[in-house]
Amino acid sequence: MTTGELIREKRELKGLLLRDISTQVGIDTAILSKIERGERKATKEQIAKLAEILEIERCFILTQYLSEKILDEIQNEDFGIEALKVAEQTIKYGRVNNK
Amino acid sequence: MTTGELIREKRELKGLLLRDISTQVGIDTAILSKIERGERKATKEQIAKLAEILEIERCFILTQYLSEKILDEIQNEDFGIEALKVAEQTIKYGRVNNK
DNA sequence: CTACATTTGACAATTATTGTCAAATGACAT
DNA sequence: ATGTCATTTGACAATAATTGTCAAATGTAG
Repeated sequence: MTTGELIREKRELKGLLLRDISTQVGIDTAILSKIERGERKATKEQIAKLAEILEIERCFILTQYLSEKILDEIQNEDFGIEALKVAEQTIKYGRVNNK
Repeated sequence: MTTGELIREKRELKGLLLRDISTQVGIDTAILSKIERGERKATKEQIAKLAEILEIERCFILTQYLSEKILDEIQNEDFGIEALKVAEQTIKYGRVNNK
């Protein structure tokens, strides 16, 4: 479940239109449409507003959203997975034996 | 050991000046200086050239470089570590039970 | 067909990244 | 101390990426 899918699901569950939500968020329906379909990334502020409006757990959607940004960063990178591990180790132990 | 530190170490080991390297890379010494001290991020192309010039393992420096970009992305984020884990799981299993 | 919701794409506005330059600082020999 | 060269700093310009607007196209249901 991507961030966009999550948003769309919640919105439809509430029977709301793109227009209803996009107005509250302060953007054009076009952008929200694109966000829901993953054609564009939302900003952090937009995610925060959407979470509130659609009653989605902040923790959950923000984590999902950030992880997508990370995956985006390493996609098409030869050493993406290695880098991910190094990053994690760096956080865990401050600095790590990357060899 | 950050990417910048690695570059500086290798450069000094070879007894080369900022000017020597920056010319080969095609940038100003100011930028290289900043890159080495972590004040600026290098581009992927610059890293590739530096690896060749300074004889640093591509795999190693690119992994280090990318992991720093990831860490940069999640720094100051409340759910950075969680996101990192979700990202890793997503890669491992395609899509994951993030709950 | 009509009415309305959504999607699409061209483009503008804004923001972030990357680069240049010159002056300031540091290191060190004379 | 002065001179010389390497490095650093900061203001600014150029470029690239992101975010937004708008109107027309497409989809959907009555």
